[in-house]
Amino acid sequence: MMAKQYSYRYPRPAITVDCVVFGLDEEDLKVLLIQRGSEPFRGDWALPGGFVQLDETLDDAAMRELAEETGLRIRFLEQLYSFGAIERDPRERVVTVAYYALVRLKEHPLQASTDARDTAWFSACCLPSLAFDHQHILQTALDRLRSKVRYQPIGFELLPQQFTLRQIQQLYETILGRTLDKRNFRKKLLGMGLLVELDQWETDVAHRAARLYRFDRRKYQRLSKQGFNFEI
Amino acid sequence: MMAKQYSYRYPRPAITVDCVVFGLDEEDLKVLLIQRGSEPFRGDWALPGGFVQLDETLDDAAMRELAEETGLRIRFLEQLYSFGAIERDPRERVVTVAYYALVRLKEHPLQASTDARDTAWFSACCLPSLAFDHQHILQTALDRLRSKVRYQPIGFELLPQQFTLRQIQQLYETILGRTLDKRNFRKKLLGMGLLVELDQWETDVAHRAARLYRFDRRKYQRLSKQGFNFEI
DNA sequence: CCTTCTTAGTGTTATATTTACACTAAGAAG
DNA sequence: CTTCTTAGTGTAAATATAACACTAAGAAGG
Repeated sequence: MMAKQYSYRYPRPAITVDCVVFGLDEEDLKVLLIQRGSEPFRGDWALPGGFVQLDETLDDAAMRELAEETGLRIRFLEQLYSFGAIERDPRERVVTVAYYALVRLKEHPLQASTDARDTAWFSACCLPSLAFDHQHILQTALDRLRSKVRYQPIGFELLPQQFTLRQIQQLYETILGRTLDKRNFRKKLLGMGLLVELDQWETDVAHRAARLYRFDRRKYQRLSKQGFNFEI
Repeated sequence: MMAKQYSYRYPRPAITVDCVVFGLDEEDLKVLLIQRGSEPFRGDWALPGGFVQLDETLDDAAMRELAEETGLRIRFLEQLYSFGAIERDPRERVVTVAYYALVRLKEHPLQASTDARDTAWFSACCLPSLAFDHQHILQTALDRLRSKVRYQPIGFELLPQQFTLRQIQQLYETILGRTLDKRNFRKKLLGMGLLVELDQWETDVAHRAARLYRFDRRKYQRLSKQGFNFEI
């Protein structure tokens, strides 16, 4: 069967989406990478991504690629930036619309290699060399995450639904790269009234168990409309 | 002569850039629009923009389109967001990478119709109905401008190089949509040490003339690297 | 049962920042 | 010389931030 060809009067770049998927474990901020199975950059690690179809929006394309390549359930997906350097793909001109996503690492098996390619979580601090301009995209995503986490409550997307105050503080310390004062942090976070105190405590710890909380998304959305600004 | 055709194995969207150009006069925040000369949306007002060529980056494409369609000297150009709704262009699938630009309105003739199409400045508050999804793009740009102006010194790109404290305050009041206290505003702005006090005063005013200042970009960049954060 | 170890949980004080607020001075116009 | 308009200036109260240390709980191990 003859492959259909699509012809245009003027040449046009291809459009892809690429996703920076962040997760968080006890130690580190992690990024999900996929090992390339074909040229160019065969064997190198790269961001999950692929071509945008004609019948899907950019957001849909990003979600589809994430589902296909990682099988992850995404809590948060947001457009990051579009990258259009001329030689960013050695094969042909490709413009990519980059996204970044936040997932709850604990809720997912560490390895989910859905289509024979290797996928793995890497610490954001010690990444392998990446294909294309993916290092640059990843750096942009890290910068965005670090600035956004301070004035939007997106950090909760990285935590289990129920979490301790220590976990959320460690999250901020990890992402912002500095230590925070425990009492001031708790005062500020609890003072916003966005955490619901649960009658549950963490388990399996060799010390006093901490109380669990959950983030009250509804209340945040309500307050947000009234001009409330989240800020850490 | 036969027009060359470009063929691809898979269909691909076209890629355009569109620019929201902001200017500021005494009264209002203004946006530059171009009246469309051809279908679709013939006669409607639209953002300046056009197709991305294979041999130019996205930024270059935005600058080229601005030069071609408006002839403006751009002080500030930044990528805004990429819009990829499937039906946003009735002719075919078009993904657009939107930019926003800031210009010094005073330094430009009010009308600069370089290629027979009408261009005009509209008050951001009372816009005509726009072609495509340009209303949506423009709203996104307004939101971005309003949030960015508070923590980056981009407002100065909209003012003459030498300006009075009243002008910069009015700029913030216009963009943020609320009044600011004169003394507190001056204290804060001068306290940052980023304004150079000139031995010049405004002219042609029917009242006491105000001192002129200029923004010290160099100093800002230096401080910025050392962790200084601009904030109004 | 007792000791040890680790983290949970909690207030106060000093400092810095933000807000609210009103008058005199300068200069142009008539 | 009067009027009109904007320039230019300081203080005090309220609020937010930053610094800082101990007791309590509970598991582990002897």
